[in-house]
Amino acid sequence: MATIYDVAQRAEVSAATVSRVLNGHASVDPQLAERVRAAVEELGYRPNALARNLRRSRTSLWGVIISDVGNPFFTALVRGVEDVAQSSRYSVVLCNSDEDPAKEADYVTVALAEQMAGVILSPSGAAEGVRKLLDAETPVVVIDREVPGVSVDSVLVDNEHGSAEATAHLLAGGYQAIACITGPAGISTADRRLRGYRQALTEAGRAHDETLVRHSDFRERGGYEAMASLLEAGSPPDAVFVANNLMAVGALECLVARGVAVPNQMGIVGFDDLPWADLVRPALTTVGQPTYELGRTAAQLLAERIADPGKEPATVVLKTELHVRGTSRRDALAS
Amino acid sequence: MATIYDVAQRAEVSAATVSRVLNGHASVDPQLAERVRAAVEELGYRPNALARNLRRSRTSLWGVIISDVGNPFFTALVRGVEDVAQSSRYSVVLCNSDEDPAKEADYVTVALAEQMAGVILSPSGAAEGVRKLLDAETPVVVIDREVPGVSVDSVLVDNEHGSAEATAHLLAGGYQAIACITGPAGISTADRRLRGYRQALTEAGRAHDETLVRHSDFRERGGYEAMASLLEAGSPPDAVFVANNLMAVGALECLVARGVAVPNQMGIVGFDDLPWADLVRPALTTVGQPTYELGRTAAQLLAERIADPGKEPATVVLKTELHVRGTSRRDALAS
DNA sequence: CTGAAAGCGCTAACAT
DNA sequence: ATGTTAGCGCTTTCAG
Repeated sequence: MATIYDVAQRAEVSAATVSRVLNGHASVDPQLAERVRAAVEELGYRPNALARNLRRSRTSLWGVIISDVGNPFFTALVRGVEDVAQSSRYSVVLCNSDEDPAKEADYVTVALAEQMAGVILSPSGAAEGVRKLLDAETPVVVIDREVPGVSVDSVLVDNEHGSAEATAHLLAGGYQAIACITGPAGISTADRRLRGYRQALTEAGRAHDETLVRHSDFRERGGYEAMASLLEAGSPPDAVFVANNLMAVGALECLVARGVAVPNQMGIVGFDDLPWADLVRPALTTVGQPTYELGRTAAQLLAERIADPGKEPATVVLKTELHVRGTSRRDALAS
Repeated sequence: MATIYDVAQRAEVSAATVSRVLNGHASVDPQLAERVRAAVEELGYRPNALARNLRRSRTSLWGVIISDVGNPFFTALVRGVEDVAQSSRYSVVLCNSDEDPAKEADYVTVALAEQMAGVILSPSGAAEGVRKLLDAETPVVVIDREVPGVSVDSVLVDNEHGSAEATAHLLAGGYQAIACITGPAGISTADRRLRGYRQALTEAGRAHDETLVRHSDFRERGGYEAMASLLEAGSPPDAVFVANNLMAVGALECLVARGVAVPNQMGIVGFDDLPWADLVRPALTTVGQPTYELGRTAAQLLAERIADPGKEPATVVLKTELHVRGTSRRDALAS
């Protein structure tokens, strides 16, 4: 591998000049610059990023640590991040913490050790990861999930409102006993979506029946099992609000497997859309999130934070939108 | 940020000893080692990976460059890679080339510049990326798609066989005019799947009707449009083999939108499964791929290549499995 | 405008 | 078993 000195030698200039030409940092005699460029070309020289990074003590990499690559919500979001990153000349490296705080911690360590220019993180529970990044003065933006007690740039959606709207929609549809399958307690999206559900019940003057609440793991399997457990309860619900897309899929699968008719015997609304939701029969009613926008916004915040590390942390809350489809509307003829 | 010298000073040893303790490369007096560990702890010392990387001229990162993060096939595959990587103490960074050779080239450049320990790549067309990596002697494994004329570790599935089986299945179901929607010409999966389709027709003694073949882009939208174009053809098909999952979704959506009854008016088989395929109505018949295994195998090959750079490149071909579901079986009553 | 030289933080000979 | 020392390849003062 050719080094900057090989280039310098060939162009008959100093390494410093080569560096200046390559980085455009200072003005160089056009003739010399031309010689340098020619030498670079001839040698197929590619700067060694490791050396450059060490010297500058930063990289041009953004780490995006998401909690589940298998969830289209997160991959859609990554698209938004990528588009902004690319226009700012950063490369995005994606890390999958798989909802596992230990893996998250590992990737935070990697981000720190590699001195990534910034990190976008959807925390899998503990605040520890964010705090470590903040302590190291690494620009960081939290996405999807809040980290209580930590002052950090954040991009969220209005979870309570979305959930309340979903629940109210089920109530308006005449469903009587509405259950909720939410995520792990302590994860802000899980907690807030549960709260929105409760708010809607309260506002409608309904009692909360805590036997109709399940905490699961935001995964398909977990949603299936939670649904099964609801069906086996003493007095099963006639509708369910499910706090994420994957669990909603699981719940639907469970209902199909048990032969429970949707939406007539059981209404269901999920939080966050599914790809090809239109092909699922009956089509799933969802609380839609602006996934791509979430990613874009987070990336913009990160870019701003990098440009001005001293600025006040901002929290952006984007709106959700209820998409009424087939799983929440009883047929006119049904009881 | 504390450096190795701060630790050395605090533990009253040399930097070399600290390094040895941290890397376990040579034996050190347990007492000293203990002092070092204590100092590390007290200072919250974290080795600077950039310096280490520069010194060792390699990182402990694996780059996985996939052609579409939005495709569950690729994200499932990443899972397999991650599990192996983790057990080998590598971190996985994911890069999304988005089927764009230019982005792929960028990420290859990043991988090279960052001197990643190895790269797993699903090439988006040109052989250029692989070749660059190979030239730089970066361990690389190609996944999903072959790169003709290049000797490189590869993990593939038996595309011809899977496609032929799918097509034969449609023929056996009594479909007469079977179309094919495949990917971009020049991408090995697209070409081979088309070839498998043709083989099956030939073996069944059917003529090839080239007006029933469409090349699209492996995306949902593309599948939709290709299907629309087939429907608008002079003599539309009564079945279609679609060469990937996303395009199959698009094709199905088109059929739903146009009110074409599946499977009675039109049979359809896709290549590669969909998540929650069971919820899609009618359930999509697919050629299933062992996605997780593909990832695992690629990762293992990469680990072996890193361990022994001189070994002969291997090509592993995994088997597909036809999953017959609802979209390829006409009801008994239908004509 | 250009070159010489120092040094980012770490590891691996080499010496003791 | 431990310490001393010399760089890895680059950028960036500082002189000229």
